[in-house]
Amino acid sequence: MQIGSKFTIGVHIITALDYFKDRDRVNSEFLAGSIGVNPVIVRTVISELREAGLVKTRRGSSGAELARRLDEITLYDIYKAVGSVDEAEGLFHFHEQPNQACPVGRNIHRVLDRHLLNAQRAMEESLKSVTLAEIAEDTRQAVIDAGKGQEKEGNQ
Amino acid sequence: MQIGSKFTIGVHIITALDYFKDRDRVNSEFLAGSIGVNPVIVRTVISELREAGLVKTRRGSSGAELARRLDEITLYDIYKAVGSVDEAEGLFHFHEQPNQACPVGRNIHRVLDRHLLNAQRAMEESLKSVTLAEIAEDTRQAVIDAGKGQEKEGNQ
DNA sequence: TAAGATGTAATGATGTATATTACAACTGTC
DNA sequence: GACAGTTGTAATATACATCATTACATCTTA
Repeated sequence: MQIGSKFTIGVHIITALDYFKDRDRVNSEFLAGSIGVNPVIVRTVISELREAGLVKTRRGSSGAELARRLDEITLYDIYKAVGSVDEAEGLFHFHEQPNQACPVGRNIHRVLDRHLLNAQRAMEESLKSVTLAEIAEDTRQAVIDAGKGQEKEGNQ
Repeated sequence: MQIGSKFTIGVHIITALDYFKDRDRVNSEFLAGSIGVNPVIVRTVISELREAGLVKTRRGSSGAELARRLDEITLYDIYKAVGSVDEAEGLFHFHEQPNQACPVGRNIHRVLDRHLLNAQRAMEESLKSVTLAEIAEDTRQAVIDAGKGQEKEGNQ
């Protein structure tokens, strides 16, 4: 079981929107080329990022732009925006029909839920501690470390 | 996306093995009745718990028994035993083909992985902090709180 | 008005979770 | 030792989620 790739795609999008902000035509086609997925997937994720107030887009008008500063966006914001984990269901899927006539079956759900929620919250708090400013900075540094700063100009 | 129910089924099994340890014939059929799933699912999970050294079983011989004290079993042990999250893949699925010709695509994986691993570890550490002794005690207490201690005798 | 982009619905392919059937291997009892 | 009951496990089917892709209406800019 894994959390779907829409989450890392969302991070990739935000990072690229910042990295390539001085270029024009950073549209879904361009982003899809960088990410390696279908442009429709990119548009879907961007829609979710827009609904969460993280990016701004306009129908017909090419390209998206950031709606917040990178240091005001955390990994958790993106995780939430793309719906990585269903709000109502939670991270852990509980078996659905424990026997209510059994003392264990009747109580295990309630007893366990608190701990499962704590575990999920711990993961989410960790995501909250990382801003996209850090991701963007680390990415720039990685480009510099590879001694290839001039490649900043394109993605082909 | 959710972590599969084999995890909560595993917790249910261990809890029930303790709760009903004085009864005979706590076999996969009995457990399946308490959990509300097919007996084959129970046998599969028990096999994984056995391989992890948490329970003991014998082919042909009815019933399983605990191989460790409950205070020496954590939720994490069960989570690991049933393979809730693939060891190699991790909790977060990364998009698989970021463009290596793009400075963002070439570096985003490495930059992000550290943080994703931290988030997963935070969740797992939380699971490590809870022992099955607590779960068993809370379950017993819940039965008592409902004023139905005498129902401890069965699951039908 | 034309060209190009976004937003989104619809459909299909693929993979994973769970249920179920079937049966060989094994144990304890008569 | 034969038998009844159980475990261990493979094989298959169904349901559901993910991701890819096509299609097209809506919108913007030149």
